[in-house]
Amino acid sequence: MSYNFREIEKKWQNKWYQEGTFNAKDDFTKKKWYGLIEFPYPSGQGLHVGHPRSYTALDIIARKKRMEGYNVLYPIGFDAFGLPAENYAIKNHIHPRITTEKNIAHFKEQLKSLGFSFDWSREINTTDPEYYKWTQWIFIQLFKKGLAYKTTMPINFCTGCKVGLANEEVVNGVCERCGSPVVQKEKSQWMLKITEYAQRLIDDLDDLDFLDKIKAQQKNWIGRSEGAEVKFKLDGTDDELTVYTTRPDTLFGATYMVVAPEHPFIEKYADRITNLEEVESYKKQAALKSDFERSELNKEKTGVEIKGLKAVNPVNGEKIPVWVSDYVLITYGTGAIMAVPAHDSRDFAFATKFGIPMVQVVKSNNPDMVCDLSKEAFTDVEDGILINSDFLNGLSVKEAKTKIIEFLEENKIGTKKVNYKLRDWVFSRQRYWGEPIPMVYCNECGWVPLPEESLPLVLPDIEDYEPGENGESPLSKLDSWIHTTCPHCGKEATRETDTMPQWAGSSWYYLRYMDAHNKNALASKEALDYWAPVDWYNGGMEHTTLHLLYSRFWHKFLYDIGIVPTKEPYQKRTSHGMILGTNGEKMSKSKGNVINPDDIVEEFGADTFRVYEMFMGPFDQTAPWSMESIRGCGKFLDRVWNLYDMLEEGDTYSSKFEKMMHKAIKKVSNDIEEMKFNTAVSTFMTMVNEFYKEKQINKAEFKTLLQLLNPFAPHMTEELYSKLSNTTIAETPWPTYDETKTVDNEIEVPVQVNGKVKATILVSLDSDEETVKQIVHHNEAIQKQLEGKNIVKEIYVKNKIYNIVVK
RNA sequence: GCAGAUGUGGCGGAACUGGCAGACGCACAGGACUUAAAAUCCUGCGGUUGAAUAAACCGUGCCGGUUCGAUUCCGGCCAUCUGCACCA
Repeated sequence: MSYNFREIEKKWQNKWYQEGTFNAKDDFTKKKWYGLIEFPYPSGQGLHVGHPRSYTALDIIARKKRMEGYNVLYPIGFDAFGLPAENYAIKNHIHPRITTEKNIAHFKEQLKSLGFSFDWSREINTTDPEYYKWTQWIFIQLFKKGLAYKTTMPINFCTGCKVGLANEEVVNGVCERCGSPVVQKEKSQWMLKITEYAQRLIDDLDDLDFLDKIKAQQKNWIGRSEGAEVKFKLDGTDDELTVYTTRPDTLFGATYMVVAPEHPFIEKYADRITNLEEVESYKKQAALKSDFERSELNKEKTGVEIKGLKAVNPVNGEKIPVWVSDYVLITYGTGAIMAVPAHDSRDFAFATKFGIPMVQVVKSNNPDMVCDLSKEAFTDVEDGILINSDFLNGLSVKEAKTKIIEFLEENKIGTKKVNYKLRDWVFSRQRYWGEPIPMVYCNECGWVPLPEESLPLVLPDIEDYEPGENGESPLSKLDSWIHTTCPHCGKEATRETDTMPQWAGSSWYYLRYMDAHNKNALASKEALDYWAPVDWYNGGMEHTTLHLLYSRFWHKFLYDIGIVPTKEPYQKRTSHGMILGTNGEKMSKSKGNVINPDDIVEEFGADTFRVYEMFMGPFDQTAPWSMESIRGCGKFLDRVWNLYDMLEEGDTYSSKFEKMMHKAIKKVSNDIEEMKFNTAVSTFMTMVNEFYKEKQINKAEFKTLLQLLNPFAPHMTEELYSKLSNTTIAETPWPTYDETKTVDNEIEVPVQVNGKVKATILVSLDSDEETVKQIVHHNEAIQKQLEGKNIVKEIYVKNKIYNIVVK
């Protein structure tokens, strides 16, 4: 009887999804397990073979957890706002809602064809007003707490999408999504104060079970540094130029200052600047470049001295020149730096080019290390000793830092300061297909949020999706949208026309799953108390800095205002490796190496697809697709199917296989928890090979095999199990093992002579050294090796190895 | 440039905490079945020397170290991939 996967897979999928077999229960007394995968953006291309890698992995864990008696929540939804649908609308004049609906329908069909045990009753869609009502509600809470503010600042402006982008969305100087060049543009933007949470976002990582590399990446992104803020008097004014430095110890070596082209002092002291024209023209040039271009390494430094302005070094009273250069960014620190060319390589390059003097203030403690300022800056901190620095002379860099900060604080010319690379989150998008920002501007009252009862503020239908003038949102062209009344004073007011970024909806979606249809709250308190936090969240490494950080920030905020019961949204975070094309390169349309999941399911079936994706390599590493290998997985499943014909009666494991069964249960159980799916699959293969080799298998053994294999290949295993039992595997408890039965009584111990294996001997478990020594010395092969040699040493590691060192 | 990851047969990969390197799969070769092919089943399969299922030597990116013993630990290189980009 051959295996008809098309028929059988459909049969079980219909049963599961019609009966809601895998839906989470509302019984809040049971132990719970909440597994989460990153919900997909429903793109027009449909599912990618990369999606099922993550989904299958957590599906396996979810299925196992259910069998272990947990009330499992394994939900799915769609992150459906976003640019592709909008760009498609601009091109084809089809409403993004229509495209999105169509794409979601396609995705659902594809996902269901793979047999994932998602709880479809809780499906969410970020573009559903009933969903984004709460996204808007959260924004209003942020605004009320002062964490959402409007500001005008130079932002990355995508010349293609005509929208402002967060720095995080700029990749290699071009727009992450459309690839157009990004330029700097002044724009009024809604910002979210994620920087207020920077320290907590670092500290709270300690209690989380995130992969170390994920923690490291988050920490690096937040980029905490310790240093000082120092005030330099602007000569002849009452103003001070404040800088941030991580090397306050080198203050005596500061020979000039640099301000960012956008620094307000340029405008403020324009009348003092004698070469204003030159400065202004430099400013203009800099504005054409993105942050990325401006900060590109190995780039020739550019800059202009601001003539007419001098700063005073507060520790020695020296008047030093002020320059403007685009290597200083207005968005980091204070937008101005003190330059110490002798001890900073960027300052060094700049000073060398423009002939600015350098003063060495640190020398190496190591006499062999000579500092040659004609070649490079001396940046070594570890064994540096201060020189030419008055009261700091002779101190180590570390001591000098402490001392100078004390001095600065005593004299009120500076303070100790912690700085973060992390910047506030630019939250406005001049786009149509996003959540409307529920704010109204009133000339009397300023920015006023909509009353919460009036939410959702529904995105209006429009016909023309092109961005407005100067990159404004398409909504800005809709008079009926703009004109409204102030919720506060009732006078005429205008509506915000920007929408939220795609990150908004995905920053809290895991909460909505807990109580997806709640009309009165984003989720009920009971549901939140029971389900939070997410026990296990798996996703791509590409989201570890953006999405993961944003959603941790929102969650912490919701915790602070008493909405959620936990400090953190996700207890555990793992990541999967990318699937590459058969040529080992990233799959992309242009390279023509895209594998379509539908074709794979059609040819091999869902179970084979799932098993292959788990078998192809270590879960967290990239792996190339192979059509030959997937065939091997299909062959394996056929062998499982055909075992049915060999089946003998038996309620308990036969003595021949008992040990193997217990070992396999242990191995597979552990491997699933550790996401070592590839070795779990190889364990199944080894088992099946064993049954074939012995031409024997009984019902007890077969049932266990099916149970263990069920999370990987749920359709075939349920079908086979249904021939043996009235219950389905999903209802059976996960197999257990007896530790004592996983241990061999007799073990093979390799015997080495000078570290090379010359024989293996069979000894009973835990044999003592004397017993083993006797056996070793009676072994012919070993005796031969020892002939005419002196034994220097013998080493026995119990149950592991016996090594003889001879001369 | 910085950070992280990775480097093992023809290929994907396995190896617990330092203890038989190459599990499992693919590809390949041979055999059984078949009129034949496919499918299936069985066997072999790191390299060199060798008639050999005898034996020896080499072998986990490279060089060195620690150790009775290193894919694993340490030091120094090299290569590839990913991320970040003058972060003051």
